[in-house]
Amino acid sequence: MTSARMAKLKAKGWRSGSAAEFLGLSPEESYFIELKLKLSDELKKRRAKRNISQHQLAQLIGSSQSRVAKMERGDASVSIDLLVKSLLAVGAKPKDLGRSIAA
Amino acid sequence: MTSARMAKLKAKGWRSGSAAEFLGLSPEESYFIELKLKLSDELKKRRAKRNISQHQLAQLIGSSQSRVAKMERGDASVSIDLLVKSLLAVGAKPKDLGRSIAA
DNA sequence: GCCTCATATGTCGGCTCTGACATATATTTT
DNA sequence: AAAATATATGTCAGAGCCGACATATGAGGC
Repeated sequence: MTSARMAKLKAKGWRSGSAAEFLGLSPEESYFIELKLKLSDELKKRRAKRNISQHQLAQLIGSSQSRVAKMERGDASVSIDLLVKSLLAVGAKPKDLGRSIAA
Repeated sequence: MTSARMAKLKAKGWRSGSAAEFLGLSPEESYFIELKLKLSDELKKRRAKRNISQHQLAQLIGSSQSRVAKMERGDASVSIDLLVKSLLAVGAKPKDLGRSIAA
């Protein structure tokens, strides 16, 4: 997690709940965001591999292009549940997700 | 994932969206449930290690005993987000979660 | 049996996330 | 450089999850 990336996220609506850290994020909050970003990166990779548009991916998983865009950008309004469901829908297996997260 | 366990979950409110499988669950739905159960098992393990009650854990993570019970039983009303936040709150690191999921 | 503590189940008002839509901004193609 | 396509951003009503509470069931000692 680079500081630049954190700043970008913070500016996009991520909020702190604690104090004395770089951007006001507790370690747990940082880990949580880090984890979501790993999943969103994995989703981007898998879509790139398939050479399909966000719109096509959206249809595939029963969502909309705008939500896919938010997923891939790590928007604060996107849940881990949705990321996981989307990844499973594009063929990722639990082990793949585990590896992505542990990496 | 044993069939008995799946049946138990199904009976507790899990709903299918697809067809031709053992309990009407698509592979993706099965993977999703499997994944949640891995996280809930990890949470149970970590609470057991600390020798604290559900009530105490609830206070620790800012929730209630009933929700902790639901988390640990894999209730359908519990999100992965909440499970992950709870695990991080009791000291799990992203790598720990990755390992739990990949296992 | 009763009492105590732990876990499970059901319900509910409030809050968050969701898909959908509109629209803006890149990026590619012609 | 205009048209076409892809991605990003903002908003909203409805769906789903949240903590909290009440209550039930279980496990243990007395």
